[in-house]
Amino acid sequence: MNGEANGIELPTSVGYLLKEAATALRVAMEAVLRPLGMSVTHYSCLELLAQRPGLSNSELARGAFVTRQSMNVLLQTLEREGQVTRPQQPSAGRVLPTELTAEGRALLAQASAAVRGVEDRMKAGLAPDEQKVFADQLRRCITSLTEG
Amino acid sequence: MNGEANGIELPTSVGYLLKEAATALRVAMEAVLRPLGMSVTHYSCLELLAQRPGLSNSELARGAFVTRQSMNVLLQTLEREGQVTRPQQPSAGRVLPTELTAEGRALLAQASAAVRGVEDRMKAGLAPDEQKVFADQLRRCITSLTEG
DNA sequence: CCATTCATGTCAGTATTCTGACATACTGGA
DNA sequence: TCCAGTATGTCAGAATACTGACATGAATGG
Repeated sequence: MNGEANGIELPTSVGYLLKEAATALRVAMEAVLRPLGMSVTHYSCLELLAQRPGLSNSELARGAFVTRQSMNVLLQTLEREGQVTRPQQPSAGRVLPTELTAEGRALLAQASAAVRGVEDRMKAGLAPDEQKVFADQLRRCITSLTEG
Repeated sequence: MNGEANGIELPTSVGYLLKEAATALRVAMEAVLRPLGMSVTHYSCLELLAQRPGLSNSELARGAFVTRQSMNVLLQTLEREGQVTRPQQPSAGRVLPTELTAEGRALLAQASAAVRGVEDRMKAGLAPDEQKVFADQLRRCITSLTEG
């Protein structure tokens, strides 16, 4: 206990709780993805490609919340391992549209199931209608932080 | 970049939104802390020490969601710069209780004000009673993820 | 038409964090 | 008492992500 009136009570601040929840989610995802030899960014990349085939390196980077340089390193590895394919030459501009291979899809299927389990566990304490409210509140937080 | 009206929905899972919100918060905090020469972990460390003077390196690491090795590196820097103090010898066990200096407190005061502005902006779209619900839902998510 | 601006892919170097390892110190039970 | 288990601080190396920079291509506006 102290009388620091100007400080922020960390354990009860929404920002701290948000970081704590995101960290817990990341740790839980790493735990289930490690047996598959995948990182969270690796999984995010494959999941994004499954939903939106042909995404560019930069678009994947934004979707996975890393820099395009980091995503580029990952894509080179995944291409070498045969999980994704990129054309040797850009068809238009500098963009190299990326797509999943059959092997990539197979790996993703395992990872998706594992991650779905984590997400279900996370949402276990939220009633179905609460989940909608929760998602909506998260979106509003994102909007408020991004618009300025 | 091509338009976003492709008909393909952006990821809408709660887990993805949680990561997106946490990333937006981190970016916003980095933006306001950079002019003060502080990182988010640096700020978290000082804020924790203000609320709970005498925390050990390991306890600070857990509170800031980094490893104790990373926190140790930070504490050595902060001690050299005069923002925190640690006894040369442990009084009991191996624990070295850390405390803020006057300089550390002054820096924290500026940082707290800046971070409070970010948090207020994030919560701007949430009604006061919604904020309580939101925090409670975050706590339930943390509990569900941590108990497994 | 050309210049400016922006976005992309990529290379290089830097910075930060993590994992592994070790010695030390407390704790709880046999 | 002794011992296994746990926790701490710290050193060293590895992994990861970032910032800076450059050339190229597209889009925009004068």
